[in-house]
Amino acid sequence: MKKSNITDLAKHLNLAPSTISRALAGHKDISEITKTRVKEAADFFNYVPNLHARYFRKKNSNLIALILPDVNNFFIPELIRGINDVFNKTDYSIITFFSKDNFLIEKEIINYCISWMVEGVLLSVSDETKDLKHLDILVQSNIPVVLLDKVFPSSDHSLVHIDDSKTAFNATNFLISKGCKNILGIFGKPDVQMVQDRMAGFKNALYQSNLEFSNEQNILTNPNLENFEYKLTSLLESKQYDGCFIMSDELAFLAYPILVDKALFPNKIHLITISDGQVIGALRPKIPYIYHSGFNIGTRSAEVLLEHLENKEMKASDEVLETVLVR
Amino acid sequence: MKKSNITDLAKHLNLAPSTISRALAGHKDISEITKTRVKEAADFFNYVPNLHARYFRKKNSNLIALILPDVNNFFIPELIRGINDVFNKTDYSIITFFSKDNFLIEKEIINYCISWMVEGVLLSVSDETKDLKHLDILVQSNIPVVLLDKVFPSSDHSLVHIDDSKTAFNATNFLISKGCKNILGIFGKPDVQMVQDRMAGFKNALYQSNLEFSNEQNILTNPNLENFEYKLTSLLESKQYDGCFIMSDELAFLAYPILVDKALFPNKIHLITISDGQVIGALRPKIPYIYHSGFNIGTRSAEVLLEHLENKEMKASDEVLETVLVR
DNA sequence: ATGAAAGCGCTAACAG
DNA sequence: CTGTTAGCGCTTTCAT
Repeated sequence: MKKSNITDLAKHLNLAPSTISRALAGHKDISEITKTRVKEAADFFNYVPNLHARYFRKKNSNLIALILPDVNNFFIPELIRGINDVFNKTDYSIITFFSKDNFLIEKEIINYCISWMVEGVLLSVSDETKDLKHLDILVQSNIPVVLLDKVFPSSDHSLVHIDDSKTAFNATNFLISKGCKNILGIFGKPDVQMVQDRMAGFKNALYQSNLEFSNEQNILTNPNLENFEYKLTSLLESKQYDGCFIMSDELAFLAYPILVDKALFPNKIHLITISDGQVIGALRPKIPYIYHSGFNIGTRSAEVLLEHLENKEMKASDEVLETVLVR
Repeated sequence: MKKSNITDLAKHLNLAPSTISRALAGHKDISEITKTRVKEAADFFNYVPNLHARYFRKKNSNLIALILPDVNNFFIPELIRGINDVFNKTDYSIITFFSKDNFLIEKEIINYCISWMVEGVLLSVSDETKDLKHLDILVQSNIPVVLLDKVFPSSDHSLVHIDDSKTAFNATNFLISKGCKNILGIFGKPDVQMVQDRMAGFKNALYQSNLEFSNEQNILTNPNLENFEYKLTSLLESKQYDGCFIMSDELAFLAYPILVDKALFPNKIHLITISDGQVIGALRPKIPYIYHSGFNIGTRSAEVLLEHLENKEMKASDEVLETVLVR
């Protein structure tokens, strides 16, 4: 079945293509009667606009690019839900890309965004990303970018994130307030900015309470799935920890069963994690956590991007969302 | 900074636009020397193709539509990961839509797909969808559709799913094999096809083992977040269940803390669920589950769609993935 | 091996 | 209120 286009409708109704276009767009100086006729014909002939033609001509795209390192089962789904909640109320569609935490892929995706004429970019940078130079091309093309969650200081791009250092600091102090003296911190890849920030907050809390600290004894970093159990088990057997700060949901879900199986949690060791709270709340016994909402990060970053789209002159903002202890 | 296009490059190099186009596309009857010159110039002038112009002209889009009811923290992220794993190796981009389990929205999205000239559709139907008539327009436009996970029998569209009835049957039999005599089944909305299928499998297993059954005593359906705890608690207090089949991860994560808090699990009641295994594996004590992999459903459906794209004449297939008990 | 020319479907001046 | 016209950037046929 051949698809009908504006020209077809124009011929059927003895009108000019431009009139059809304007009628369908609800342009105000087309008579109501014509609008009705055109819309009925469009319905009858199953007319659907060709968006490539439209956006090609109009030099826009109604597309927002969402660039994420990957999908997980915790924070990212909530983030996606928040972003969609905001953009579903608009005409924008979302085109999603995954960098697989690979900087070169991230860079390619950025170019792809230009090719798609996306109107805005929501970016959570890859673990490998060390600066934001690869975003210059977006700035030059006047495409607003909002960095979310994993961010770098920037005067060119708006940021929506939490205070990672402070959040980790508060989490660690929760353990200290419980009387913990030997606290283990479990972190991700140590060369990632966010990990360094959270680690700094963790160390700072220990330092301020005059607690002993050594990298070997108090920090477990960059555990990959294969040797995580081994490394954590070794550490737990080497020393009697009474507290454990876990940087994220992923790591918490790796550590939790080990700590329970070794009968350490909940009786011998206090836990705390930074979590988006979606699934961790079902664990029994409960793990206290600092609530870091993917949904809120998502909605706020989407809203900030919308503001940039509505006002191209708006300058970059830096929004730091609050986190709160849940126990 | 003005973006350069093929015409600009043509002028700079004293070549025709068509030559530039062919050189960039690696067309074989352009000399190597010209190709090199063109590519260097493209690099130098930061040329990026205008995909709307290209796809408008070529009447395709390199877009795949992924239509999902919603995001959750269990099955859907794995599904997305699987789909992206497959399409990342191709030139296709994925444009994601969420129907919010609303049939009318799903229908609108389908039309939107036509407007975007998407080349294929991956669809997990909404809870409200009762038939597939709204997909006729895709068939007429010769756009292949793969239905995933939540499917309806169809000769027009390929299906990738599990045998819901059989899976629930096997799960229930696992409980029976543990000696359970009073088994509670927890299900989603009873008007949804998949729920009915899983319920049929559940009932059938009870029936074949001559176990007592009543809708009021053995089935909890359509629990929404507000009154789930109340309804489940009432049921658990009305009767001494020794087994509980839970239809999905979402429901398992709602029921689990209640069953643990009431000291029923793991000592007084056996559990089983159908799960994609991603986060449920961290629960202690463990819940046995029938592994229903979102990742596999995702990769298989993406592969099937790719086959349809490569061979437009291919007829619809029905792929039923196996499920396996994990304990 | 390269060029000339047409046209995809749509919208936005401009004209009346 | 409606029509005429041009052209967005690209690819492809046809010609050389």
